Amino acid sequence: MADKKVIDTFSDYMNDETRVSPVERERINFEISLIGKMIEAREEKGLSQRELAEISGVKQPAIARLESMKSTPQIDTLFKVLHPLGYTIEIVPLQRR
Amino acid sequence: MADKKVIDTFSDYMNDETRVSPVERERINFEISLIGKMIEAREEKGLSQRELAEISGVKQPAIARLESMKSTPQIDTLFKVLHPLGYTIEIVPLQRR
DNA sequence: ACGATCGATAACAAATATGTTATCATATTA
DNA sequence: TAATATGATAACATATTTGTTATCGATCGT
Repeated sequence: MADKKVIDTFSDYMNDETRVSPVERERINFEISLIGKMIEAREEKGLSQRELAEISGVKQPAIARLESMKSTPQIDTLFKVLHPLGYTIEIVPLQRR
Repeated sequence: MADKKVIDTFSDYMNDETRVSPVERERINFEISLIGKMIEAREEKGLSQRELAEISGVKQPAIARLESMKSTPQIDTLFKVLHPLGYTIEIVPLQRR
């Protein structure tokens, strides 16, 4: 029988439709983009999670869960956290990617 | 004493920072854009809420609550509903508006 | 060594979204 | 008229996020 592939890259995993549906892929890519921009912007502004919590109204444990992908946030939480970091969210057609 | 303004337009309301914070404004604008695109795309594809529910995996009452702004969705719900309608979500800098 | 701050996380309560099931009034159409 | 499909919504159960409080190990600077 054919060898079972045991280890592959993250890209291979993400592009395997038998394991990651297109919708999941969209969401995961979004979350990766989110986390990257969040952490980068927060640190570039010299803010700790506790300081961002104070400014945004979202508590530090929730921010930590966000940044470590431990939750699927609600959009109001996203707006609260992203706004003081200079970001917002937009709806765009799929083909623009 | 000065007259109290009782009735004003939606624009006036949205631009009054004593009543709507910048963050709330961002979220409300997003929701309005979301609902518009959702309903338009769904009807343009000739889908009922029940059919979209079947395709997306999000149940019809949840879709109805979304379209009538009765909930603050989680982002995975948004992706599930938007993907079959040809949309996705992106994080963009605030100044791009 | 000490104190302060950091992000991560545990445990539990509270809030909210979503699922489930059913029904309603309305519109459409045979 | 009768049958059907629609979106909205009620009521309740379930799932998940977020808040709350506290603590942990790690890191940095004194």
